[in-house]
Amino acid sequence: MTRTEIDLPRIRRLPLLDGASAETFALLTREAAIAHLEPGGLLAAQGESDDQLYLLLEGAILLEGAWNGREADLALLQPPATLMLASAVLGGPNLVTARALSSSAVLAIPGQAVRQALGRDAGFGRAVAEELAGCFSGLVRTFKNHRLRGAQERLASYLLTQQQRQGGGPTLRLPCRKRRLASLLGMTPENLSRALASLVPYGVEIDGVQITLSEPLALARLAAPDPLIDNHVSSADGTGQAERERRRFVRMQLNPA
Amino acid sequence: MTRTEIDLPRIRRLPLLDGASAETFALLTREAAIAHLEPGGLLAAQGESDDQLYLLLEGAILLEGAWNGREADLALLQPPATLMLASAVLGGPNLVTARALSSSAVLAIPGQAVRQALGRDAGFGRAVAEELAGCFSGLVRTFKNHRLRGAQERLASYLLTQQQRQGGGPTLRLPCRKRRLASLLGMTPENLSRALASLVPYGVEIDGVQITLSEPLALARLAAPDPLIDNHVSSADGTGQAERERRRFVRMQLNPA
DNA sequence: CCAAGGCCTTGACTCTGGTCAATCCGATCG
DNA sequence: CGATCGGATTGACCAGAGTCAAGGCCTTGG
Repeated sequence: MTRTEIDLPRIRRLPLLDGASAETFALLTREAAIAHLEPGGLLAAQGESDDQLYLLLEGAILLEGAWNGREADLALLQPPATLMLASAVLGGPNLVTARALSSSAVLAIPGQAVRQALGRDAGFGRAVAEELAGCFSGLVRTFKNHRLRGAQERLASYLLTQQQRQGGGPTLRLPCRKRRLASLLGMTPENLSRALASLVPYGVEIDGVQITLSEPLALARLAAPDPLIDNHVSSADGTGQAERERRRFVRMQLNPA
Repeated sequence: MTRTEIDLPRIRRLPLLDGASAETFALLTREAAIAHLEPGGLLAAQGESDDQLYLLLEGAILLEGAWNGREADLALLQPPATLMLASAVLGGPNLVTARALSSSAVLAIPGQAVRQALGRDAGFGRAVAEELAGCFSGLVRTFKNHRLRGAQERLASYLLTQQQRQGGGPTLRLPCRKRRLASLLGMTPENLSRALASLVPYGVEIDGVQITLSEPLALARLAAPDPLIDNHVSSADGTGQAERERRRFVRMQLNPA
Protein backbone atom coordinates (compact mmCIF):
# COMPACT_ATOMS: atom_id res chain seq x y z
CA MET A 1 0.00 0.00 0.00
CA THR A 2 1.82 3.11 -1.23
CA ARG A 3 0.72 6.73 -0.91
CA THR A 4 0.84 9.48 -3.53
CA GLU A 5 -0.22 13.08 -3.88
CA ILE A 6 -3.88 13.93 -4.21
CA ASP A 7 -5.63 15.16 -7.34
CA LEU A 8 -7.81 17.71 -5.54
CA PRO A 9 -10.03 18.89 -8.42
CA ARG A 10 -11.07 15.35 -9.17
CA ILE A 11 -11.65 14.48 -5.52
CA ARG A 12 -13.81 17.56 -5.16
CA ARG A 13 -16.46 16.10 -7.47
CA LEU A 14 -16.85 12.79 -5.65
CA PRO A 15 -20.39 12.07 -4.44
CA LEU A 16 -19.72 12.65 -0.75
CA LEU A 17 -17.47 15.66 -1.07
CA ASP A 18 -19.39 17.61 -3.68
CA GLY A 19 -21.87 18.61 -0.98
CA ALA A 20 -19.20 19.93 1.38
CA SER A 21 -18.28 23.58 1.82
CA ALA A 22 -14.81 24.77 0.79
CA GLU A 23 -13.84 24.87 4.44
CA THR A 24 -15.06 21.35 5.11
CA PHE A 25 -13.35 20.10 2.00
CA ALA A 26 -10.07 21.57 3.20
CA LEU A 27 -10.52 19.99 6.63
CA LEU A 28 -11.27 16.59 5.17
CA THR A 29 -8.43 16.55 2.66
CA ARG A 30 -5.80 18.01 4.96
CA GLU A 31 -5.14 14.69 6.65
CA ALA A 32 -6.31 12.51 3.79
CA ALA A 33 -4.02 10.29 1.76
CA ILE A 34 -4.31 8.18 -1.34
CA ALA A 35 -3.53 4.51 -0.91
CA HIS A 36 -2.75 2.14 -3.76
CA LEU A 37 -3.42 -1.56 -3.39
CA GLU A 38 -2.29 -4.45 -5.53
CA PRO A 39 -4.68 -7.34 -6.26
CA GLY A 40 -5.42 -9.25 -3.09
CA GLY A 41 -4.20 -6.40 -0.90
CA LEU A 42 -6.00 -5.88 2.40
CA LEU A 43 -7.54 -2.45 2.86
CA ALA A 44 -9.34 -2.97 6.15
CA ALA A 45 -9.88 -5.94 8.43
CA GLN A 46 -13.10 -6.91 10.20
CA GLY A 47 -12.95 -5.96 13.87
CA GLU A 48 -10.10 -3.46 13.50
CA SER A 49 -10.63 0.17 14.48
CA ASP A 50 -8.84 1.97 11.67
CA ASP A 51 -11.28 4.85 12.04
CA GLN A 52 -10.91 5.79 8.39
CA LEU A 53 -13.39 6.57 5.68
CA TYR A 54 -12.35 5.26 2.27
CA LEU A 55 -13.47 6.57 -1.09
CA LEU A 56 -12.82 4.12 -3.90
CA LEU A 57 -11.25 5.88 -6.91
CA GLU A 58 -9.96 3.05 -9.08
CA GLY A 59 -10.18 -0.71 -9.11
CA ALA A 60 -12.56 -3.05 -7.32
CA ILE A 61 -13.01 -3.83 -3.63
CA LEU A 62 -14.57 -6.94 -2.15
CA LEU A 63 -16.33 -6.87 1.22
CA GLU A 64 -16.29 -10.11 3.15
CA GLY A 65 -17.57 -11.23 6.53
CA ALA A 66 -16.20 -14.00 8.70
CA TRP A 67 -17.35 -15.84 11.80
CA ASN A 68 -16.15 -18.95 13.53
CA GLY A 69 -13.94 -19.99 10.63
CA ARG A 70 -16.60 -19.46 7.99
CA GLU A 71 -16.39 -16.74 5.35
CA ALA A 72 -18.87 -15.09 3.01
CA ASP A 73 -18.41 -12.49 0.30
CA LEU A 74 -20.90 -9.71 0.90
CA ALA A 75 -20.45 -7.14 -1.84
CA LEU A 76 -18.28 -6.09 -4.76
CA LEU A 77 -17.68 -2.34 -4.97
CA GLN A 78 -16.60 -0.32 -7.97
CA PRO A 79 -15.82 3.41 -8.22
CA PRO A 80 -17.19 5.67 -7.08
CA ALA A 81 -18.02 4.03 -3.78
CA THR A 82 -17.70 4.74 -0.08
CA LEU A 83 -16.33 2.16 2.35
CA MET A 84 -16.65 2.10 6.13
CA LEU A 85 -18.79 5.23 6.13
CA ALA A 86 -21.02 3.95 8.93
CA SER A 87 -18.02 2.97 11.05
CA ALA A 88 -16.44 6.38 10.48
CA VAL A 89 -19.62 8.21 11.47
CA LEU A 90 -20.06 6.17 14.63
CA GLY A 91 -16.36 5.87 15.44
CA GLY A 92 -16.64 2.10 15.67
CA PRO A 93 -14.62 -0.80 14.30
CA ASN A 94 -15.01 -2.23 10.80
CA LEU A 95 -17.86 -4.68 10.54
CA VAL A 96 -16.39 -6.32 7.45
CA THR A 97 -13.10 -6.96 5.72
CA ALA A 98 -12.25 -4.99 2.57
CA ARG A 99 -9.83 -6.47 0.04
CA ALA A 100 -8.71 -5.28 -3.39
CA LEU A 101 -9.74 -7.57 -6.23
CA SER A 102 -7.68 -5.69 -8.77
CA SER A 103 -5.16 -2.87 -8.54
CA SER A 104 -7.04 -0.18 -6.70
CA ALA A 105 -6.70 3.36 -5.43
CA VAL A 106 -8.62 4.77 -2.48
CA LEU A 107 -8.72 8.09 -0.72
CA ALA A 108 -8.45 7.58 3.04
CA ILE A 109 -9.93 10.24 5.33
CA PRO A 110 -9.59 10.04 9.12
CA GLY A 111 -12.89 9.31 10.84
CA GLN A 112 -12.16 12.06 13.34
CA ALA A 113 -12.25 14.63 10.54
CA VAL A 114 -15.49 13.19 9.18
CA ARG A 115 -17.20 13.48 12.56
CA GLN A 116 -15.92 17.02 13.04
CA ALA A 117 -17.20 18.05 9.64
CA LEU A 118 -20.57 16.41 10.25
CA GLY A 119 -21.50 18.72 13.10
CA ARG A 120 -20.51 21.91 11.31
CA ASP A 121 -21.45 21.63 7.65
CA ALA A 122 -25.08 20.97 6.83
CA GLY A 123 -24.25 20.37 3.17
CA PHE A 124 -21.79 17.67 4.07
CA GLY A 125 -24.21 16.25 6.64
CA ARG A 126 -26.84 16.02 3.96
CA ALA A 127 -24.44 14.29 1.57
CA VAL A 128 -23.42 11.78 4.24
CA ALA A 129 -27.05 11.14 5.18
CA GLU A 130 -27.98 10.58 1.54
CA GLU A 131 -25.06 8.26 0.89
CA LEU A 132 -25.84 6.25 4.02
CA ALA A 133 -29.50 6.10 3.04
CA GLY A 134 -28.39 4.75 -0.34
CA CYS A 135 -26.14 2.14 1.24
CA PHE A 136 -28.88 1.13 3.64
CA SER A 137 -31.45 0.81 0.86
CA GLY A 138 -29.04 -1.28 -1.17
CA LEU A 139 -28.45 -3.61 1.74
CA VAL A 140 -32.16 -3.96 2.43
CA ARG A 141 -32.60 -5.02 -1.18
CA THR A 142 -29.73 -7.49 -0.91
CA PHE A 143 -31.16 -8.96 2.27
CA LYS A 144 -34.58 -9.39 0.67
CA ASN A 145 -32.90 -10.95 -2.34
CA HIS A 146 -31.34 -13.63 -0.16
CA ARG A 147 -34.35 -14.23 2.05
CA LEU A 148 -36.98 -14.37 -0.67
CA ARG A 149 -35.32 -15.93 -3.71
CA GLY A 150 -33.75 -19.31 -4.31
CA ALA A 151 -30.32 -19.79 -5.85
CA GLN A 152 -31.56 -20.13 -9.41
CA GLU A 153 -33.77 -17.06 -9.09
CA ARG A 154 -30.94 -15.02 -7.59
CA LEU A 155 -28.67 -15.95 -10.46
CA ALA A 156 -31.29 -15.18 -13.11
CA SER A 157 -31.95 -11.75 -11.57
CA TYR A 158 -28.24 -11.12 -11.31
CA LEU A 159 -27.69 -11.82 -14.99
CA LEU A 160 -30.50 -9.49 -16.03
CA THR A 161 -29.23 -6.76 -13.72
CA GLN A 162 -25.70 -7.04 -15.10
CA GLN A 163 -27.01 -6.99 -18.64
CA GLN A 164 -28.74 -3.68 -17.95
CA ARG A 165 -25.73 -2.19 -16.20
CA GLN A 166 -23.55 -3.10 -19.15
CA GLY A 167 -25.67 -1.29 -21.68
CA GLY A 168 -28.59 -3.60 -22.31
CA GLY A 169 -27.01 -5.60 -25.15
CA PRO A 170 -27.53 -9.36 -25.30
CA THR A 171 -24.08 -10.22 -23.99
CA LEU A 172 -22.54 -9.39 -20.65
CA ARG A 173 -19.27 -10.02 -18.86
CA LEU A 174 -19.10 -11.36 -15.33
CA PRO A 175 -17.13 -8.93 -13.16
CA CYS A 176 -15.12 -11.63 -11.41
CA ARG A 177 -14.27 -15.31 -11.48
CA LYS A 178 -17.15 -17.71 -11.04
CA ARG A 179 -15.80 -18.96 -7.73
CA ARG A 180 -16.17 -15.48 -6.27
CA LEU A 181 -19.45 -14.73 -7.96
CA ALA A 182 -20.81 -17.87 -6.36
CA SER A 183 -19.88 -16.64 -2.90
CA LEU A 184 -21.35 -13.19 -3.64
CA LEU A 185 -24.61 -14.83 -4.66
CA GLY A 186 -24.61 -16.97 -1.53
CA MET A 187 -23.87 -20.37 -3.05
CA THR A 188 -20.99 -22.75 -3.70
CA PRO A 189 -19.05 -22.80 -6.99
CA GLU A 190 -20.47 -26.24 -7.76
CA ASN A 191 -23.97 -24.93 -7.29
CA LEU A 192 -23.34 -21.89 -9.46
CA SER A 193 -22.24 -24.22 -12.26
CA ARG A 194 -25.42 -26.21 -11.93
CA ALA A 195 -27.59 -23.10 -11.65
CA LEU A 196 -26.03 -21.66 -14.82
CA ALA A 197 -26.59 -24.94 -16.63
CA SER A 198 -30.23 -24.92 -15.49
CA LEU A 199 -30.70 -21.53 -17.20
CA VAL A 200 -29.71 -22.80 -20.66
CA PRO A 201 -33.38 -23.50 -21.53
CA TYR A 202 -34.04 -19.82 -20.80
CA GLY A 203 -31.63 -18.66 -23.46
CA VAL A 204 -28.51 -18.26 -21.33
CA GLU A 205 -25.37 -19.08 -23.31
CA ILE A 206 -22.18 -19.48 -21.32
CA ASP A 207 -18.67 -18.91 -22.63
CA GLY A 208 -16.34 -18.41 -19.70
CA VAL A 209 -17.05 -15.01 -18.20
CA GLN A 210 -18.97 -14.01 -21.36
CA ILE A 211 -22.68 -14.66 -20.98
CA THR A 212 -25.24 -14.13 -23.73
CA LEU A 213 -28.93 -13.77 -22.95
CA SER A 214 -30.72 -14.76 -26.12
CA GLU A 215 -34.21 -14.80 -24.57
CA PRO A 216 -34.28 -12.08 -21.92
CA LEU A 217 -38.07 -12.16 -21.72
CA ALA A 218 -38.11 -15.84 -20.84
CA LEU A 219 -35.37 -15.26 -18.29
CA ALA A 220 -37.29 -12.32 -16.83
CA ARG A 221 -40.39 -14.46 -16.39
CA LEU A 222 -38.30 -16.73 -14.22
CA ALA A 223 -36.43 -14.00 -12.36
CA ALA A 224 -39.43 -11.74 -11.73
CA PRO A 225 -37.26 -8.61 -11.45
CA ASP A 226 -38.55 -6.13 -8.87
CA PRO A 227 -37.31 -2.56 -8.29
CA LEU A 228 -37.74 -3.19 -4.56
CA ILE A 229 -35.00 -5.84 -4.79
CA ASP A 230 -32.96 -5.30 -7.94
CA ASN A 231 -31.01 -2.26 -9.04
CA HIS A 232 -30.00 -2.22 -12.68
CA VAL A 233 -28.41 1.25 -12.49
CA SER A 234 -24.73 1.31 -13.35
CA SER A 235 -22.16 3.19 -11.31
CA ALA A 236 -20.17 3.95 -14.46
CA ASP A 237 -21.41 7.54 -14.77
CA GLY A 238 -19.87 8.57 -11.48
CA THR A 239 -22.97 8.87 -9.32
CA GLY A 240 -22.99 7.88 -5.67
CA GLN A 241 -25.08 5.18 -4.07
CA ALA A 242 -27.82 7.67 -3.16
CA GLU A 243 -28.38 8.75 -6.76
CA ARG A 244 -28.24 5.15 -7.99
CA GLU A 245 -30.95 4.24 -5.54
CA ARG A 246 -33.09 7.13 -6.75
CA ARG A 247 -32.74 6.18 -10.41
CA ARG A 248 -33.55 2.57 -9.74
CA PHE A 249 -37.20 3.03 -10.66
CA VAL A 250 -36.78 3.79 -14.32
CA ARG A 251 -38.08 0.69 -16.00
CA MET A 252 -35.75 -2.07 -17.16
CA GLN A 253 -35.38 -2.40 -20.91
CA LEU A 254 -35.86 -5.99 -21.99
CA ASN A 255 -35.21 -6.41 -25.69
CA PRO A 256 -37.09 -9.41 -27.04
CA ALA A 257 -34.71 -11.84 -28.73
CA MET B 1 -55.41 4.77 12.53
CA THR B 2 -56.50 7.77 14.57
CA ARG B 3 -54.61 11.00 15.19
CA THR B 4 -54.19 12.92 18.43
CA GLU B 5 -52.37 15.95 19.69
CA ILE B 6 -48.61 15.84 20.13
CA ASP B 7 -46.72 15.79 23.43
CA LEU B 8 -43.98 18.16 22.28
CA PRO B 9 -41.63 18.02 25.30
CA ARG B 10 -41.44 14.26 25.07
CA ILE B 11 -40.95 14.28 21.30
CA ARG B 12 -38.13 16.77 21.70
CA ARG B 13 -35.95 14.21 23.44
CA LEU B 14 -36.27 11.48 20.81
CA PRO B 15 -32.95 10.32 19.35
CA LEU B 16 -33.36 11.98 15.96
CA LEU B 17 -34.89 15.23 17.13
CA ASP B 18 -32.65 15.94 20.11
CA GLY B 19 -29.95 17.02 17.69
CA ALA B 20 -32.16 19.48 15.84
CA SER B 21 -32.22 23.22 16.39
CA ALA B 22 -35.37 24.84 17.80
CA GLU B 23 -36.18 26.13 14.34
CA THR B 24 -35.75 22.72 12.73
CA PHE B 25 -37.81 21.12 15.47
CA ALA B 26 -40.61 23.55 14.80
CA LEU B 27 -40.44 22.88 11.06
CA LEU B 28 -40.53 19.12 11.55
CA THR B 29 -43.37 19.08 14.05
CA ARG B 30 -45.53 21.65 12.29
CA GLU B 31 -46.87 19.12 9.80
CA ALA B 32 -46.31 16.07 11.96
CA ALA B 33 -49.09 13.96 13.41
CA ILE B 34 -49.38 11.13 15.84
CA ALA B 35 -50.95 7.96 14.49
CA HIS B 36 -52.32 5.16 16.65
CA LEU B 37 -52.49 1.64 15.30
CA GLU B 38 -54.30 -1.37 16.64
CA PRO B 39 -52.65 -4.80 16.52
CA GLY B 40 -52.26 -5.93 12.93
CA GLY B 41 -52.75 -2.42 11.59
CA LEU B 42 -50.78 -1.48 8.51
CA LEU B 43 -48.49 1.52 8.91
CA ALA B 44 -46.76 1.49 5.53
CA ALA B 45 -46.83 -0.84 2.54
CA GLN B 46 -43.87 -2.02 0.49
CA GLY B 47 -43.69 -0.13 -2.80
CA GLU B 48 -45.90 2.76 -1.70
CA SER B 49 -44.54 6.31 -1.70
CA ASP B 50 -45.96 7.67 1.53
CA ASP B 51 -42.94 9.92 1.85
CA GLN B 52 -43.20 9.93 5.62
CA LEU B 53 -40.68 9.38 8.37
CA TYR B 54 -42.10 7.49 11.34
CA LEU B 55 -40.81 7.60 14.90
CA LEU B 56 -42.08 4.72 16.99
CA LEU B 57 -43.30 5.93 20.38
CA GLU B 58 -45.26 3.01 21.77
CA GLY B 59 -45.89 -0.58 20.83
CA ALA B 60 -44.04 -2.83 18.42
CA ILE B 61 -43.67 -2.71 14.64
CA LEU B 62 -42.81 -5.59 12.35
CA LEU B 63 -41.00 -5.04 9.07
CA GLU B 64 -41.70 -7.57 6.34
CA GLY B 65 -40.61 -8.03 2.76
CA ALA B 66 -42.50 -9.76 -0.02
CA TRP B 67 -41.69 -10.94 -3.52
CA ASN B 68 -43.53 -13.14 -5.96
CA GLY B 69 -46.00 -14.37 -3.38
CA ARG B 70 -43.37 -15.15 -0.77
CA GLU B 71 -43.04 -13.24 2.51
CA ALA B 72 -40.33 -12.86 5.11
CA ASP B 73 -40.26 -11.02 8.41
CA LEU B 74 -37.18 -8.82 8.49
CA ALA B 75 -37.12 -7.02 11.82
CA LEU B 76 -39.08 -6.29 14.98
CA LEU B 77 -38.83 -2.70 16.18
CA GLN B 78 -39.51 -1.34 19.64
CA PRO B 79 -39.43 2.25 20.87
CA PRO B 80 -37.55 4.37 20.32
CA ALA B 81 -37.03 3.50 16.68
CA THR B 82 -37.08 5.21 13.32
CA LEU B 83 -38.91 3.73 10.34
CA MET B 84 -38.51 4.58 6.67
CA LEU B 85 -35.72 7.03 7.41
CA ALA B 86 -33.74 6.06 4.31
CA SER B 87 -36.83 6.37 2.10
CA ALA B 88 -37.62 9.78 3.60
CA VAL B 89 -34.08 11.04 3.02
CA LEU B 90 -34.02 9.85 -0.58
CA GLY B 91 -37.66 10.62 -1.31
CA GLY B 92 -38.23 7.08 -2.54
CA PRO B 93 -40.89 4.44 -1.92
CA ASN B 94 -40.92 2.10 1.07
CA LEU B 95 -38.72 -0.92 0.59
CA VAL B 96 -40.61 -2.93 3.19
CA THR B 97 -44.02 -3.23 4.78
CA ALA B 98 -44.50 -2.02 8.37
CA ARG B 99 -47.25 -3.51 10.51
CA ALA B 100 -48.17 -3.03 14.16
CA LEU B 101 -47.78 -6.16 16.27
CA SER B 102 -49.45 -4.60 19.29
CA SER B 103 -51.26 -1.32 19.88
CA SER B 104 -48.75 1.26 18.74
CA ALA B 105 -48.25 4.99 18.47
CA VAL B 106 -45.98 6.64 15.93
CA LEU B 107 -45.08 10.20 15.08
CA ALA B 108 -45.34 10.75 11.32
CA ILE B 109 -43.24 13.52 9.77
CA PRO B 110 -43.51 14.41 6.08
CA GLY B 111 -40.41 13.43 4.14
CA GLN B 112 -40.43 16.82 2.46
CA ALA B 113 -39.85 18.48 5.83
CA VAL B 114 -37.06 16.04 6.66
CA ARG B 115 -35.22 16.82 3.44
CA GLN B 116 -35.66 20.55 3.93
CA ALA B 117 -34.27 20.34 7.45
CA LEU B 118 -31.34 18.21 6.31
CA GLY B 119 -29.83 20.90 4.13
CA ARG B 120 -30.16 23.65 6.74
CA ASP B 121 -29.41 22.22 10.15
CA ALA B 122 -26.03 20.56 10.66
CA GLY B 123 -27.07 19.24 14.07
CA PHE B 124 -30.07 17.49 12.55
CA GLY B 125 -27.95 16.29 9.65
CA ARG B 126 -25.52 14.76 12.07
CA ALA B 127 -28.33 13.07 14.00
CA VAL B 128 -29.79 11.63 10.80
CA ALA B 129 -26.37 10.45 9.62
CA GLU B 130 -25.70 8.77 12.96
CA GLU B 131 -29.08 7.09 13.07
CA LEU B 132 -28.67 5.84 9.49
CA ALA B 133 -25.18 4.62 10.29
CA GLY B 134 -26.66 2.73 13.23
CA CYS B 135 -29.40 1.19 11.08
CA PHE B 136 -26.89 0.26 8.42
CA SER B 137 -24.54 -1.36 10.94
CA GLY B 138 -27.41 -3.30 12.44
CA LEU B 139 -28.43 -4.57 9.03
CA VAL B 140 -24.86 -5.58 8.16
CA ARG B 141 -24.80 -7.61 11.36
CA THR B 142 -28.13 -9.20 10.53
CA PHE B 143 -26.98 -10.10 7.04
CA LYS B 144 -23.80 -11.68 8.36
CA ASN B 145 -25.89 -13.54 10.93
CA HIS B 146 -27.96 -15.13 8.18
CA ARG B 147 -25.10 -15.79 5.80
CA LEU B 148 -22.64 -17.25 8.29
CA ARG B 149 -24.70 -19.11 10.89
CA GLY B 150 -27.01 -22.08 10.63
CA ALA B 151 -30.50 -22.15 12.10
CA GLN B 152 -29.47 -23.67 15.43
CA GLU B 153 -26.62 -21.21 15.84
CA ARG B 154 -28.86 -18.27 15.01
CA LEU B 155 -31.37 -19.38 17.61
CA ALA B 156 -28.72 -19.93 20.29
CA SER B 157 -27.25 -16.46 19.66
CA TYR B 158 -30.71 -14.95 19.70
CA LEU B 159 -31.51 -16.44 23.10
CA LEU B 160 -28.26 -15.17 24.59
CA THR B 161 -28.83 -11.72 23.12
CA GLN B 162 -32.36 -11.54 24.49
CA GLN B 163 -31.17 -12.70 27.88
CA GLN B 164 -28.71 -9.81 28.02
CA ARG B 165 -31.25 -7.27 26.81
CA GLN B 166 -33.67 -8.40 29.50
CA GLY B 167 -31.29 -7.83 32.35
CA GLY B 168 -28.97 -10.82 32.23
CA GLY B 169 -31.02 -13.07 34.52
CA PRO B 170 -31.39 -16.74 33.68
CA THR B 171 -34.89 -16.44 32.31
CA LEU B 172 -36.12 -14.45 29.34
CA ARG B 173 -39.39 -13.82 27.55
CA LEU B 174 -39.75 -14.15 23.81
CA PRO B 175 -41.05 -10.84 22.41
CA CYS B 176 -43.57 -12.46 20.09
CA ARG B 177 -45.24 -15.72 19.22
CA LYS B 178 -42.99 -18.53 18.10
CA ARG B 179 -44.49 -18.57 14.63
CA ARG B 180 -43.31 -15.01 14.09
CA LEU B 181 -39.99 -15.47 15.81
CA ALA B 182 -39.33 -18.32 13.40
CA SER B 183 -39.85 -16.06 10.41
CA LEU B 184 -37.67 -13.35 11.96
CA LEU B 185 -34.90 -15.90 12.42
CA GLY B 186 -35.31 -17.10 8.85
CA MET B 187 -36.85 -20.50 9.47
CA THR B 188 -40.21 -22.24 9.59
CA PRO B 189 -42.20 -22.68 12.81
CA GLU B 190 -41.62 -26.44 12.64
CA ASN B 191 -37.90 -25.90 12.39
CA LEU B 192 -37.88 -23.47 15.29
CA SER B 193 -39.56 -26.11 17.44
CA ARG B 194 -36.92 -28.63 16.50
CA ALA B 195 -34.08 -26.15 16.96
CA LEU B 196 -35.35 -25.25 20.43
CA ALA B 197 -35.61 -28.93 21.31
CA SER B 198 -32.05 -29.44 20.10
CA LEU B 199 -30.85 -26.83 22.60
CA VAL B 200 -32.20 -28.66 25.65
CA PRO B 201 -28.82 -30.39 26.19
CA TYR B 202 -27.32 -26.90 26.41
CA GLY B 203 -29.47 -25.94 29.37
CA VAL B 204 -32.35 -24.32 27.50
CA GLU B 205 -35.65 -24.88 29.32
CA ILE B 206 -38.79 -24.01 27.41
CA ASP B 207 -42.11 -23.01 28.95
CA GLY B 208 -44.18 -21.26 26.31
CA VAL B 209 -42.65 -17.83 25.72
CA GLN B 210 -40.66 -18.16 28.95
CA ILE B 211 -37.18 -19.52 28.31
CA THR B 212 -34.64 -20.32 31.01
CA LEU B 213 -30.96 -20.62 30.21
CA SER B 214 -29.51 -22.78 32.96
CA GLU B 215 -26.10 -23.21 31.34
CA PRO B 216 -25.33 -19.97 29.49
CA LEU B 217 -21.67 -20.87 29.16
CA ALA B 218 -22.43 -24.10 27.34
CA LEU B 219 -24.90 -22.27 25.13
CA ALA B 220 -22.32 -19.57 24.41
CA ARG B 221 -19.78 -22.18 23.33
CA LEU B 222 -22.28 -23.27 20.71
CA ALA B 223 -23.43 -19.79 19.70
CA ALA B 224 -19.97 -18.19 19.58
CA PRO B 225 -21.36 -14.70 20.19
CA ASP B 226 -19.48 -12.00 18.32
CA PRO B 227 -19.87 -8.23 18.72
CA LEU B 228 -19.49 -7.94 14.94
CA ILE B 229 -22.74 -9.87 14.55
CA ASP B 230 -24.71 -9.70 17.80
CA ASN B 231 -25.95 -6.70 19.71
CA HIS B 232 -27.02 -7.37 23.25
CA VAL B 233 -27.79 -3.71 24.03
CA SER B 234 -31.38 -3.05 25.00
CA SER B 235 -33.41 -0.17 23.61
CA ALA B 236 -35.25 0.16 26.91
CA ASP B 237 -33.26 3.17 28.11
CA GLY B 238 -34.43 5.34 25.24
CA THR B 239 -31.28 5.48 23.14
CA GLY B 240 -31.38 5.49 19.34
CA GLN B 241 -29.91 2.92 17.05
CA ALA B 242 -26.65 4.86 16.74
CA GLU B 243 -25.97 4.82 20.47
CA ARG B 244 -26.95 1.15 20.72
CA GLU B 245 -24.44 0.31 18.02
CA ARG B 246 -21.74 2.22 19.88
CA ARG B 247 -22.40 0.46 23.17
CA ARG B 248 -22.39 -2.92 21.55
CA PHE B 249 -18.75 -3.56 22.45
CA VAL B 250 -19.10 -3.71 26.18
CA ARG B 251 -18.58 -7.35 26.94
CA MET B 252 -21.51 -9.70 27.42
CA GLN B 253 -22.06 -10.89 30.96
CA LEU B 254 -22.39 -14.64 31.07
CA ASN B 255 -23.22 -15.84 34.56
CA PRO B 256 -22.07 -19.42 35.05
CA ALA B 257 -24.97 -21.62 36.08
C1' DC C 1 -69.16 -27.03 30.88
C1' DC C 2 -68.27 -28.08 26.20
C1' DA C 3 -66.95 -26.92 21.49
C1' DA C 4 -64.07 -24.60 18.20
C1' DG C 5 -60.13 -22.68 16.65
C1' DG C 6 -55.34 -21.48 16.68
C1' DC C 7 -50.80 -22.48 17.88
C1' DC C 8 -47.28 -25.57 18.88
C1' DT C 9 -45.17 -29.92 18.45
C1' DT C 10 -43.89 -34.25 16.33
C1' DG C 11 -43.00 -37.49 12.69
C1' DA C 12 -42.29 -38.82 7.86
C1' DC C 13 -41.00 -37.32 3.66
C1' DT C 14 -39.08 -34.13 0.05
C1' DC C 15 -36.02 -30.89 -1.82
C1' DT C 16 -32.65 -27.51 -2.12
C1' DG C 17 -28.20 -26.81 -1.64
C1' DG C 18 -23.56 -28.36 0.41
C1' DT C 19 -19.73 -31.82 0.45
C1' DC C 20 -16.51 -34.80 -1.56
C1' DA C 21 -14.12 -36.73 -5.32
C1' DA C 22 -12.92 -37.30 -10.04
C1' DT C 23 -12.31 -35.21 -14.36
C1' DC C 24 -11.80 -31.67 -17.75
C1' DC C 25 -10.00 -27.62 -19.55
C1' DG C 26 -7.25 -23.60 -20.34
C1' DA C 27 -3.26 -20.95 -18.96
C1' DT C 28 1.40 -20.90 -17.80
C1' DC C 29 6.10 -22.42 -17.81
C1' DG C 30 10.03 -25.19 -18.57
C1' DC D 1 5.70 -29.52 -27.09
C1' DG D 2 4.54 -31.70 -22.69
C1' DA D 3 3.95 -31.00 -17.66
C1' DT D 4 1.62 -28.71 -14.18
C1' DC D 5 -1.52 -25.96 -11.75
C1' DG D 6 -5.85 -23.88 -10.60
C1' DG D 7 -10.45 -23.08 -11.79
C1' DA D 8 -14.66 -25.10 -13.67
C1' DT D 9 -17.59 -28.88 -14.30
C1' DT D 10 -19.90 -33.20 -13.33
C1' DG D 11 -21.63 -36.95 -10.58
C1' DA D 12 -22.71 -39.34 -6.28
C1' DC D 13 -23.84 -38.64 -1.85
C1' DC D 14 -25.21 -36.10 2.42
C1' DA D 15 -27.27 -32.64 5.50
C1' DG D 16 -30.02 -28.88 6.69
C1' DA D 17 -34.22 -26.99 6.18
C1' DG D 18 -39.05 -26.93 4.10
C1' DT D 19 -43.52 -29.41 3.45
C1' DC D 20 -47.33 -32.06 4.71
C1' DA D 21 -50.15 -34.27 7.93
C1' DA D 22 -51.59 -35.65 12.45
C1' DG D 23 -52.14 -34.86 17.22
C1' DG D 24 -51.93 -32.22 21.67
C1' DC D 25 -52.69 -28.21 24.29
C1' DC D 26 -54.44 -23.90 25.49
C1' DT D 27 -57.52 -20.11 24.80
C1' DT D 28 -61.88 -18.33 23.66
C1' DG D 29 -66.68 -18.07 23.39
C1' DG D 30 -71.14 -19.92 23.71
